[in-house]
Amino acid sequence: MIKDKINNWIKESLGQEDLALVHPKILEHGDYSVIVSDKTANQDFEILKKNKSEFIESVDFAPPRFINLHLSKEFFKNSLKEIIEKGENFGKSEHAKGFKVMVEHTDPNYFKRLHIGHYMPMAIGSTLANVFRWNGADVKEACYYSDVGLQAAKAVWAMKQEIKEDPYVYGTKAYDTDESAKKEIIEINKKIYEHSDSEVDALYKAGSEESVKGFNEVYKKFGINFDLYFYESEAAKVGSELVRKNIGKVFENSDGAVIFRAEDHDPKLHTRVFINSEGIPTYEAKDLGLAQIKSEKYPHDLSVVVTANEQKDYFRVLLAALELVSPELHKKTKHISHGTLRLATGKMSSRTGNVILAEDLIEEVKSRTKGDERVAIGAIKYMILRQAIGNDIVFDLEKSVSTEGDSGVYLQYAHARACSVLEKSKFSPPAKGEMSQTEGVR
RNA sequence: GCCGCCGUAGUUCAACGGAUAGAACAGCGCCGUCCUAAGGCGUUGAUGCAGGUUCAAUUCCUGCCGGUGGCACCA
Repeated sequence: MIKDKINNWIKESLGQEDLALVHPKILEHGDYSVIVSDKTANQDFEILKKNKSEFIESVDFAPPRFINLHLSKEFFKNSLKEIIEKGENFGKSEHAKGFKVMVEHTDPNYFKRLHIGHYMPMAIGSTLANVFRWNGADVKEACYYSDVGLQAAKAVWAMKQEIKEDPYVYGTKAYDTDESAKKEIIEINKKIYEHSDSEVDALYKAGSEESVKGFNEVYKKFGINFDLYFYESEAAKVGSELVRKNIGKVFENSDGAVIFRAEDHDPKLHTRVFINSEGIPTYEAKDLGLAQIKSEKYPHDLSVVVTANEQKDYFRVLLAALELVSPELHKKTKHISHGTLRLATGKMSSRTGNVILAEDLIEEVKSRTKGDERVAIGAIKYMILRQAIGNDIVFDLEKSVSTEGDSGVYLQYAHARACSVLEKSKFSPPAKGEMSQTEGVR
């Protein structure tokens, strides 16, 4: 990178470390500016001016402490040459070669449909993975499925009734309003865990397969490819053992549950239950187990978990526990959280409950972009990726599909138009080493 | 109550502690019409409040105000 070169050049010339090297906002101020001490500014400027390196065109001094560097034309010429030669590979690097990374994201629940909120981890997680890949790392994208739990029981219960609507939504409604249904659902939940009822097992199997099929359709449309899948049911076993092994050391018994008092290690954290008073591992224990399973399935240098902001504090506690249980795993684990996606104009058709389904948003955007799905997907991804990942996003349907302004549609269209202009100009990229002939081409 | 995150033009977003806080859309003014579906140029306009640290603060620290998320058996 040119910045490293400049830094080295400054370090060698001036013998000073850690001088701020910034990119001026104003073009006339040069391509880079070094900020030096006002006491040595004059002599630093003279030294840099004398020691000019081959990639520096000129050096000027903006008192009291800015020394502005203008890069040479040769540098820009070489950059252009590199861009044309490398084509789509421009910008790739090898500096993370051999580095093994796992990026876990999206993590839907069986029996629940993907909704628009899932686009956040999908876009952010897969992009993060792409950035690692682009830098040469060996990357696995992982998805952690919640395959068992009350949501499964609600859906299975509903599947036993003959209904047309979404079983999970129907089951949830019944669970909240109908006492006898609630009892039955709890009963079914047990049966799912114990595999004690063949009818329940069959419905569970059919329903979960249907679920996964639905997930895969959305992943495919959105360009997501998972390499590894993990399941809450497997994490539960490993997690329970891990927690029980560390009772007394990390965890303690309290009111029949096994808890972790994180505030003893960091006053800003709080206590959380890892195994509840019925002996069932909670999400916390499962995540602990998951960390171990991950490292066994794919020994890695870094494990990134992408979740929503609301799990931030939860993860701080979890990571504090992981640090005590397994310092090595803790060092490799990083939690990244994203904001919520909501629609600016809340009106949109929704087939299920009060959430907007993932595929419905694609259809809605598609209907506004002349029916081209690639354009629609690009519009959605761009709306998410254009801003800071921790912040909430107001998804404005109109703006997202606008051919003006900061939108994916605008970018794709501008690119198409640029290609078209090139085509009509009969311009063809020069062969290697012929850059000089293209100078002056607008 | 405690902990975290957020607060920047009318709106949606930018800005490794650095120079004159950038864009986009909307607005206003002038000019124009056929390069896939965007017309061009110009222009108005912002750091929630009060302190502090620093040569330099949107950025770091303290307090306040406003919004939001989390705080034992849910995931």
